[in-house]
Amino acid sequence: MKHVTIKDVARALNCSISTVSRAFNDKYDIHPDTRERILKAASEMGYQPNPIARKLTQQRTYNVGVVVPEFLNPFFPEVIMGIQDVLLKKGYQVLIMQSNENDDTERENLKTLVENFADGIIISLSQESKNIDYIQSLIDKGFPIVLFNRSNESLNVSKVLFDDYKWALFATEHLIQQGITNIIHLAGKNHLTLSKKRIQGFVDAHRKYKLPVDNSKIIETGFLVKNGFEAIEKLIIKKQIPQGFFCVNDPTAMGAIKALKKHGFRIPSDVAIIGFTQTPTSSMISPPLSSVIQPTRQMGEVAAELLLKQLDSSGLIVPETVVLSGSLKIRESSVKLSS
Amino acid sequence: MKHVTIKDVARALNCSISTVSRAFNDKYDIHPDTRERILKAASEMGYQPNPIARKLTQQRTYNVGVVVPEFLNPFFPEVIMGIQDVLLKKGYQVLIMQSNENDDTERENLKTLVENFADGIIISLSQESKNIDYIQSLIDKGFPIVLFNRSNESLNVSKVLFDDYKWALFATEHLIQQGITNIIHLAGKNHLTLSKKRIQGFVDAHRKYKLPVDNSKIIETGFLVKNGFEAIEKLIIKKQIPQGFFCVNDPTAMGAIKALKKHGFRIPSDVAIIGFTQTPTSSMISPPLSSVIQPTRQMGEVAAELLLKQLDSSGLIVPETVVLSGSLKIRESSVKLSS
DNA sequence: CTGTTAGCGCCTTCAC
DNA sequence: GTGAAGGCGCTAACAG
Repeated sequence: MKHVTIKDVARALNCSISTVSRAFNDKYDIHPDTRERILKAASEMGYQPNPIARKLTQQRTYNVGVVVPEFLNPFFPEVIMGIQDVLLKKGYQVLIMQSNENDDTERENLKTLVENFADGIIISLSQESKNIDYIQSLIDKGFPIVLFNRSNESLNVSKVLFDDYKWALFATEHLIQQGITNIIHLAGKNHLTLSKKRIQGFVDAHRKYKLPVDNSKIIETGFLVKNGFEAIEKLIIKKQIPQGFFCVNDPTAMGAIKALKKHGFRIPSDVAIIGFTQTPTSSMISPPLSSVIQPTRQMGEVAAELLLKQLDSSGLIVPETVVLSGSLKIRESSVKLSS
Repeated sequence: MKHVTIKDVARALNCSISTVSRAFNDKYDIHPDTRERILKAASEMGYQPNPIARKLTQQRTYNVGVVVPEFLNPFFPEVIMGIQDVLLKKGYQVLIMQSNENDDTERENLKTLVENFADGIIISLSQESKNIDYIQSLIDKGFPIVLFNRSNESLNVSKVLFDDYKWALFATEHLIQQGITNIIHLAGKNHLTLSKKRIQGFVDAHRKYKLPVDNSKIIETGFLVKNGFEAIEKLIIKKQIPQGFFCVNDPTAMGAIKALKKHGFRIPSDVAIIGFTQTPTSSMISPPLSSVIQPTRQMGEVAAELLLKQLDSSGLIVPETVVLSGSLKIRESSVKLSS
């Protein structure tokens, strides 16, 4: 794998390496003709500036790191596709790392990225959110960071979020409007803004309809199928299955459905269920799952744009938060046939 | 983001930079004491060797590229997790790229990786497989490559494959043993070894039971939900729905189920279905989907091991093919209640 | 065992 | 507009 270097090109054209270098970096004065000549010869020789050497001198890697909690559910992969779409076009490499919902791993990921001189990082926090301080310290040093989806209010950075409050309220309202008054919310970890907002929406929907609601209606669980499954198993032991569930996301809802069906509950006639952040498979399970549609891919695109903004302006930037909106997708799982 | 360099450490300890370098690279002679002293001081100063500079001199990046057709289905993400598990431990960065089942993108991905001096590449071919020659040329140049899952027999490289033939045969046999004689195989693109092997297994299962089988029973389709869906729609128009389907993978099977249910077919009583490469959601759809369980994560681990082998031995290596085995997971979708 | 000296491939100031 | 020279941070002979 012997590569042709800038020297080879210079020698072949009988000019200096700095001239060749200039041809590849618009910003310098160079005669258009010589420039053409060099570019042509270079491409014929198969010359490509060595990105690594370039990075060394420029002190810029054109690598951006993306850290996600997991990518087994299609949500994060889809966001990543959005990120890649815009970043690859701008000549950036996207390094994907997953924290596995584990703070230590998340910390390691971030460190690896920083030590490898990623130019910036796009991250969705792991459930536990114990790295807030570390992340803040990076931000303080001027390291470009953008948060998406899973955020934390104390962090002063650019963020791309979903209007969780609004759509949690709508989703809950949808259940209430069908006469379901006894609803339980399978919520996400409370460290995350996302969880809080969805809880808030859940609560305020009750307020709006003057329905009682307290902490017993809110069960903190995780974002995975098994978390939903386990939460239901516990409720069944305590004989506290309500008429309806509003779940923090689709996997949790699917886990809940699995457990409920296992114990003979009928959905939606016995228990109505609605999820959040529509998953492709949510339409294929039985019964088809109602959910909130989130503009997943767009979330990635916007996150990438926000990062580019920071990357391009070498100065300090005022963090901005972009809030995306969605829509309700009502399917069988939440529609009481009787009412 | 000012980083401390090897010089800073050398100056602080009043020694030469090469001594510091040695302390960080075991392979040289250095007095244990000085080494300790340096390492200690370095960590106190927050010194970390600059990976980029290191890459420049070593002509080795410790980056390996992974190219997959997509990562919306959980299969590839899970393989990637396996790959990362072993590679990250060895100090490698894993660059994930997706070809989107598109050969041009795949080619671009490969080029980007090669130009960025990835030390090696692990790849699962896109459906069309038009880059065989390009990949072969990389291999000929001595570039370390490992193929997994989606391969092509003409490529002379290390591969990690699944025993597609055997399990396709077993899956088909499972249907036959229930008295289902009219089976259609929704197959993958024929360029891929995987597709051919599964077709072969499908055919041989018929031979084994002396059942007729011809090309009309094999429909070339894709690997996505929509491909299965569309294939069924066409069959319905032609009124050629058989008693059973053996699908090239779970997404295709799910698409088929969706289309069949839409048109009023009952599964499994009207049509029995079995998929391939168990997907987590396959147990959650209605009816739960029978499938072939593949050791997904392990596939990634083995692929990484094979690559490491090539990376570590600077000489030429004899390509080796590892074939993994699986198991049948029978659920409702393929069990004829009547028989 | 340790210091000196070349580079790795490129960018960038400084002369001309 | 172009060439020479220094340097990015580190590794790798080569001496001693």
